[in-house]
Amino acid sequence: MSDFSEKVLAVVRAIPRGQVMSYGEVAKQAGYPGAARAVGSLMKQNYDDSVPCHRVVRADGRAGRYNRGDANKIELLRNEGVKL
DNA sequence: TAGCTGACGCAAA
DNA sequence: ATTTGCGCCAGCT
Repeated sequence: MSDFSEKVLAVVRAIPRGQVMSYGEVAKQAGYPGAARAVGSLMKQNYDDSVPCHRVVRADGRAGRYNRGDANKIELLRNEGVKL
């Protein structure tokens, strides 16, 4: 695993329930400012449930995509009380 | 090593 | 409010 993924996964894992963070924010917190796209690529390849990748949304507030279906992602966020 | 890709971001039209 | 174009970074071919 790359240093990059370790950091990113750690940050995403730390996102509390009911809260969301943009890809750009995650990248920044991970120590790789500007690597928003790379973060997305990583999430795409990550199937670990211990990483709430559905809490990572776009900077414009929209949900973005999800490996289990975009609609499902929105559902999950709703269950956590995240307003769309 | 060089080029292509994509769960993004943002300014401009 | 929308759509378009360009930049961005890590990963894979």
